[in-house]
Amino acid sequence: MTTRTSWADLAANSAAENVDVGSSSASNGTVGTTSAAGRPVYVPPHLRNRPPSADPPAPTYTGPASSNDRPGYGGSRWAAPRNDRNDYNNRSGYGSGGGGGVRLGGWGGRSGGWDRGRDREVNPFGNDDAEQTLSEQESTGINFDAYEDIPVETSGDNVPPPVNTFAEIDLGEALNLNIQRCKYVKPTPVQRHAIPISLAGRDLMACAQTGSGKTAAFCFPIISGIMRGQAPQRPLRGARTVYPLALILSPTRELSMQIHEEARKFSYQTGVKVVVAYGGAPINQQLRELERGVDILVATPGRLVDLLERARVSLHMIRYLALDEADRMLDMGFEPQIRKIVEQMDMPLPGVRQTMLFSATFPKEIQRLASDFLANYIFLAVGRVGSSTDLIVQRVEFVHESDKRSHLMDLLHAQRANGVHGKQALTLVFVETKKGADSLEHWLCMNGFPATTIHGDRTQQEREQALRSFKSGATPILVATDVAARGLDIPHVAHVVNFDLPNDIDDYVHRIGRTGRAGKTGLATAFFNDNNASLARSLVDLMQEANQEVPAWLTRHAARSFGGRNRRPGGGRFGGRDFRRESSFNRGGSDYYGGGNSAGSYATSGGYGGGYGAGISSAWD
DNA sequence: AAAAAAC
Repeated sequence: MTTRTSWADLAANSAAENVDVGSSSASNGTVGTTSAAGRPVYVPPHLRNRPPSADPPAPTYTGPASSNDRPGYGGSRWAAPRNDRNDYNNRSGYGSGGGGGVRLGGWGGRSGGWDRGRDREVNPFGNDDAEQTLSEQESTGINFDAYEDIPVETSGDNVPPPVNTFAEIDLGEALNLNIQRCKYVKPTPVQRHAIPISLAGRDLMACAQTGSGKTAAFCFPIISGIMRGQAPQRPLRGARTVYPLALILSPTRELSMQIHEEARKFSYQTGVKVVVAYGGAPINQQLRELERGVDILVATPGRLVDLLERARVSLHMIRYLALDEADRMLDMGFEPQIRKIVEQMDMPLPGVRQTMLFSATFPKEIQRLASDFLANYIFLAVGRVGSSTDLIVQRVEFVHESDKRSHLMDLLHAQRANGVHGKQALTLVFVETKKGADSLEHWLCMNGFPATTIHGDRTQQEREQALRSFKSGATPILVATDVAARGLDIPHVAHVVNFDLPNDIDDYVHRIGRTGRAGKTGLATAFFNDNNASLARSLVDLMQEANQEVPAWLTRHAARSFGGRNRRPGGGRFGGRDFRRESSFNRGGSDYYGGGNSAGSYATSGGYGGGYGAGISSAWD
């Protein structure tokens, strides 16, 4: 195959793959090949460039997963590592009877009991089950075994072993049903490791690539634990104070909304109530939802502080605390608020509650901060942390500041020309400032490209409308600030353009992670110029780690630059490292992820993190 | 320096 593949082709192919769910066409010669039947198949990174005879055939997307994938589903018995969960099997209460116990302010506290409320529970899977089945099942035929040699690092005391199936861990019948409804056939690598750790009651700091299933990894154990747990005796406070059992914090309103939607699917008909609270929206409606009972509260920090100060929420009964995008939650902007919530209200102490931190990136200095919130925690790194999956084709182009708009226009024109069914592929354009976002959006619209924008100066209504319009394809170009950089799961994003590069390589990792999700391919194009010199070095390292073609001019830039704070030492391995492994005499302040050369405890080696599998949808961060 | 996050 010739190497002359234009970015427009890549974007078009990527779009084609994302639109045509049943197709498994890889985006280009670097990740694709053709099966004997002439059908293109995805070849995982570690199986590429090998003589065809010596190896078993590359795994193919073979359509609907066989029922063999879940032997004994729901049949195994749960080996309870904690005494307080042993009552699960005795509790016919869940699913057929009363919840038992007093749940002041909880769902059990409503008159009529929880099962009446359950009858009213809106089906979060919608009414189009039959319609969804075909397209989604077609894409669940991924061979997860192909990813068994993904590098995994764990450290900490007595790490529980990973599982291979959901059935092995018996999360409970109701939750298992929801897992099936979500078409999750097998746990992703991060789920295989994180869920047993959480179920064992251990604190966890987990790093896993963007789009790899982190949301479910912390939701399943929480929901399961609440289902099994004793109905708590909630203290009497103000009659209007509610006592959630789990708290999930995230850095943006839209991400909290998304986590809430996912968690509602997972908890459907389990009796576990999930409520979301975030700013920019009328508080009264959120208060009413809370009053109807809450087990799991998903929130952004500001609104939660408000609710705590009004004494409408108490954290006294919190058993589970999860921070999504945990490194962002603990960076300079958020740390004081998080400390207030976690340390200065009535939250149980570390060791009493169970704490789980998740992110795709985890700088060492943030790890150090985070250890304040954890007790005897397990560090887990799955895949090459801080790196992107190599399902994302990364391009860097030298574009002077003054040429950026016309260059973007060229990209979009060519992309439209190559588009599927004449439709513009979804393109997410990141810029540095809110003003810049508005002005670029306006300019794109003036030039015939339907665009919208999302940033912190827009009203919450406008933000949500923009996201909906983008997702639906009505406005196939979304200009965004970093508000959209993390966690958002937007299906069918074919192309991420870093119109302005971020200053931090981790932000870059999260931004490009908006494409190439759940095993799909994607394209990321960055406009680089002299203003981005400090990023050059870490960008080159990252791209090399992800097997990307690095332009020679960029390598020269990197050699010239002194390297910003982003530079990770240690010869370029991006694998996450537990900062506790670093010698206390060896704590250089600039040591970003820890020394990459020290002996790791990779359970397996040689492979590296690719994607995880197609069709496992939604909220994988 | 910017962005995010309460009213």
